[in-house]
Amino acid sequence: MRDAEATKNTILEESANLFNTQGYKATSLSDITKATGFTKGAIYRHFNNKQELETAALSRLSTIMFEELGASIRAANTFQEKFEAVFSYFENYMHSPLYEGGCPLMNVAVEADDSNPILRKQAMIILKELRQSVTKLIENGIKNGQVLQDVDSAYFTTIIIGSLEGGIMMSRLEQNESAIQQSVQHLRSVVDSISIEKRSEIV
Amino acid sequence: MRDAEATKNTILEESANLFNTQGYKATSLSDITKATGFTKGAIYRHFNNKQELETAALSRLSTIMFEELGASIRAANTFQEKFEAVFSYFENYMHSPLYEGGCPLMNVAVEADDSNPILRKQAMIILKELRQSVTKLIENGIKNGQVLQDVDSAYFTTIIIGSLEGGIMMSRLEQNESAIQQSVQHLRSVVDSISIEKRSEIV
DNA sequence: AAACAAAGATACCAATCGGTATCTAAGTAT
DNA sequence: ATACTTAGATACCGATTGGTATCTTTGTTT
Repeated sequence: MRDAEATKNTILEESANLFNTQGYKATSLSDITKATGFTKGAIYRHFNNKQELETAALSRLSTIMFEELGASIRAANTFQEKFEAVFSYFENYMHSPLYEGGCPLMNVAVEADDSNPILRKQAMIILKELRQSVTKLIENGIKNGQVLQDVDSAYFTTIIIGSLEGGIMMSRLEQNESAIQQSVQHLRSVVDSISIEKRSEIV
Repeated sequence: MRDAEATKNTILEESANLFNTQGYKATSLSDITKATGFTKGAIYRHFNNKQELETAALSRLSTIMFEELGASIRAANTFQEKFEAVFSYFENYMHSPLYEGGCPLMNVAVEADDSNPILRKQAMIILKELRQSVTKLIENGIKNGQVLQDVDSAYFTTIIIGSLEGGIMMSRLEQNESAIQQSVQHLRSVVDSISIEKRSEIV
């Protein structure tokens, strides 16, 4: 059976994995042919050039990321539970089956910030979207009377994303979950500090 | 005048800059010949292969980093001033003349964590050394009665390094210093929270 | 000044890079 | 069954990769 869509999907999936683990520039087309079992002819039928494949693969990674993250957040009810969902999502990067190689945002940001304007722009959009998600959580918390009125949501968004990304970087390098776990532990207290009903009062 | 040491130094300096901005694998020898004005013959006289140049360049970057960081810390007196020195060091990554491309630790960690065991190991050593520096600051603070006795220094070390690295990543991607500035602002309050004499009481 | 060692330039190597043109095999429409 | 379109394989392209062998130039030693 010949299924063009399935082929394209396989190419996208495997190259996304390779890009996210080895890097975009460092992954060659022959790496992708080995991983997929398809030839260059097949790849270039579905993508005009490597650049296009890179952006499509990154889009795929960020889509997976936001879908999973969004679903976890929606499944939670209170402000604190929703943040708990975010935290456990990032904590699970270490043994996540979604994609290998760690956070796609950090990977592409570090690789592309100085050398690849196209990927850099795409990374900026992903970060912007991530910021919006976190900011919305905080502002909904304010609206619902779960978060202190005068909290600077943009500021706390930076703290939360930055700590998570930094923790992931350290944990992945040290091959040890303690850094991301400690980061999450800290962020729990940060979230607690802007909450009206403190965790300690609830438990 | 022919100065072998100067040549080696130039090669090291330029390749360190290239590795830190473009990535290690993504930087070719011809990139280095263009940047230095020397030929491959000169490079291979001083380094046996690219791998050796990579590790030497990374060593150079980390040496610069720790020397500068150490000097700033030693120049400060109190516990809080020493941390202020660490913070301003990382805050100045954005317009630092020491090296381009952002934090060498994060760059090499993200590139090498999955694909280059040699650089990965070297990155682990750098992170370990950075951890030790920060931990020592906290523990000296405890000894000198400037920090609360029961503070978990390893935990706060992770929080501080993680937040700084995450903040740098975001600031570099967004080409905007606000993320690292907000991270530092947050860490100031973290340091304050474990201090015995609070900043607010001093000022 | 002659001999020598070291520094660096030149010229090459096989392997691999991204990319393309062509061809074959598979599925569809008539 | 025949004609046609599409998916994918094969074979190639010039450029570049890391690496090496050789040659020339420079500075030092005597």
